[in-house]
Amino acid sequence: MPELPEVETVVRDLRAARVTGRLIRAAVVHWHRTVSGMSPARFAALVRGRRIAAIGRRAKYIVLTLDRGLTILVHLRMTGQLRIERCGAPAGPHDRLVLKLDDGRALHFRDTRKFGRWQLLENPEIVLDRLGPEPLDPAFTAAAFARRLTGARRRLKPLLLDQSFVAGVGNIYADEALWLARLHPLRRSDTLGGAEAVRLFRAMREVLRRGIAARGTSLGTGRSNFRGLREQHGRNQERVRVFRRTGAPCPRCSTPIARLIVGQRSTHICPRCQAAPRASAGGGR
DNA sequence: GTCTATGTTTGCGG
DNA sequence: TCCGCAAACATAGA
Repeated sequence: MPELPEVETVVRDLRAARVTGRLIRAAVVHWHRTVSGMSPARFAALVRGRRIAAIGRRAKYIVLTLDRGLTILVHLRMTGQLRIERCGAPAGPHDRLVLKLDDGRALHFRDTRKFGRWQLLENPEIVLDRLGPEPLDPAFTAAAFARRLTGARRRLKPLLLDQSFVAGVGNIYADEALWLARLHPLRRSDTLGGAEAVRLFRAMREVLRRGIAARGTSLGTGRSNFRGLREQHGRNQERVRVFRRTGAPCPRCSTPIARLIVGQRSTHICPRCQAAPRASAGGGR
């Protein structure tokens, strides 16, 4: 579930909780595959005694910069959550990894589906440099985005979800951005005119900013849905315009929202506002 | 109880 | 280059 706005919310929560500057007393790994790239024992040994010098975000990664040249990249994938507990609090049934801090608190990583990953790296750039531009980076311009769009020949929806094309957009915000820009998810990226590309750029940024302002999207009631550091759910689900609103009226024209599958992902559109590309469903092949 | 869908990413084959 | 599919897993909802 967590996309850019949700990860950003967690990062801000961690900073507000003053996790920055804390010393890691110990790491306890309850599910070995949560640590990728090295054994849990090696991870724990390398992390112990290091200070968390900075907390940041790149795409959907939480970046914990440690002292003495190591960085932890945390990826929440579908169901990962971070929570602050008292040190000594028992690990819950889905807690996969715990960092014990030097101030009596512990950072618990809860991940029901076990897809989340923690990597400890000397050179995080090796991972992070493969990602596309940050959509909210002030230096990222509509012109640069338009060039990337026309430089690819792919359908818009899978392209927005491609982390090497643009970093941090997932299924919810891709559908919301395409609706706001009035573009069909099957449109091929190289068929966009200049005005359409600018519309998509602005729409993508707008829905991401709104998502952050609402502290993320928490759909459904399950425990594995997105929550902030202290279990707070986000508010963006109240502001979502098409995602999982099949049959509800389009906020712009009242036509019922339709659901289709694009690139194996469920996709929601207004069939009237988002005109289908002509010719085949492949988008002009 | 059974069946289907799921907000992510990666790697494979065509 | 691009697309479809499967896999990594567990749970919610019908």
